[in-house]
Amino acid sequence: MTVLKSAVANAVKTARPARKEPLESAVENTELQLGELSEQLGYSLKRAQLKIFENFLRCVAPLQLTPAQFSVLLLLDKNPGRNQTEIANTLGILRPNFVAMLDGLESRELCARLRSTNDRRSHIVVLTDKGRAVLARAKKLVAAKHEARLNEILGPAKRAALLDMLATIAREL
Amino acid sequence: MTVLKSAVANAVKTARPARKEPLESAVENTELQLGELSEQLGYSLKRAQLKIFENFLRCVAPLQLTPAQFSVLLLLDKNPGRNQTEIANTLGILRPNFVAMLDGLESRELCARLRSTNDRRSHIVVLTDKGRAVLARAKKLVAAKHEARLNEILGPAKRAALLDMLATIAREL
DNA sequence: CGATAATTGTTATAGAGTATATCAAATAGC
DNA sequence: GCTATTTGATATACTCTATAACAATTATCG
Repeated sequence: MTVLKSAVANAVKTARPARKEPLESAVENTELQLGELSEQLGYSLKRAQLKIFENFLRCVAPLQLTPAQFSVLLLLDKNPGRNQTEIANTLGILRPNFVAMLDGLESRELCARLRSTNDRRSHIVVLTDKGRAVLARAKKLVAAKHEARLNEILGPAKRAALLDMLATIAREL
Repeated sequence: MTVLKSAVANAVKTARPARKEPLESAVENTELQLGELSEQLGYSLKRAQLKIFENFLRCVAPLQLTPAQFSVLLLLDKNPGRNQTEIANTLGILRPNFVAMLDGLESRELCARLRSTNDRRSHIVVLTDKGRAVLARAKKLVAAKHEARLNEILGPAKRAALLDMLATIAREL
């Protein structure tokens, strides 16, 4: 492997010393430098998104709702009378994948499929009373714990600016 | 299913009319209202992140590098002499999963594992010359196409503010 | 009106990414 | 020297995303 020759030479010289240094020096040598990586919007977005979803799951743990499920319930509440395809498309979920999602929510009696009277191929997806109640509780948890924490970290103005920028990216890119 | 009684009554009244309306009216009735969903930072983040990754893949398609692979190469370049665990931890990738990632990059001769002289359990992961060349090309594509597009959409000031906020979230949440 | 194309929900399957458990070899700590 | 911990690897499972195909239904067009 000739491609390794210069790599070998470099690695021998720069290999990080074994962990026998004083603690202070070890701290310095432990953290990797992100360098240009921290300027990559995609990377920063991904890391932030993961953190936010983790926080969501923790805050809403009593209700055992994922972000995606919460989104579905919100959308059903705001847009009564819509079929599966419409809900799925709006959320960027593919139709086959939305079936299982809906199965899960329906099995918990949070929503239901009703055969449409206008088009017998499709289902109108409706929130049940239980679903409405769970959604209300979820909204409270999200507002009081999840979004409040983000507001605390960023402040209202920055949070609003962030939302605006993200919407712009999603729309224009 | 008693939970459905009120849901049935509501659905019958509000079911979206079949697609027999004039076109103008149909346009109005097609778009779902996001309502509170658009105020959810997590949702907006996820949608933006997906868009950005799609754009990245398109811009860097000639080099067939995923965002994660690009991140690895950047980190290897910036932090010579580090082992697998360190690289993986920094990127939030679990050790077992990093093995396959590295297999892929190594099979393309973009990097190599060198058994460490300080600790024979571990590999120092090094960029090859080929890897360095591919990284340079990727950086150019990313700068000229991917990040430039984002800069175009947001402007430099907003882009910088966005990066800052995302870093804050990732650090504090 | 009939034939064809398109749509809706579903099933099956595959791929990518993430998480956990386990292991052998090596190292660290006492 | 013994035990605990670490490193990379393997195996496996789960979650999310994507594609193909199908039956039933609806839309379109001549």
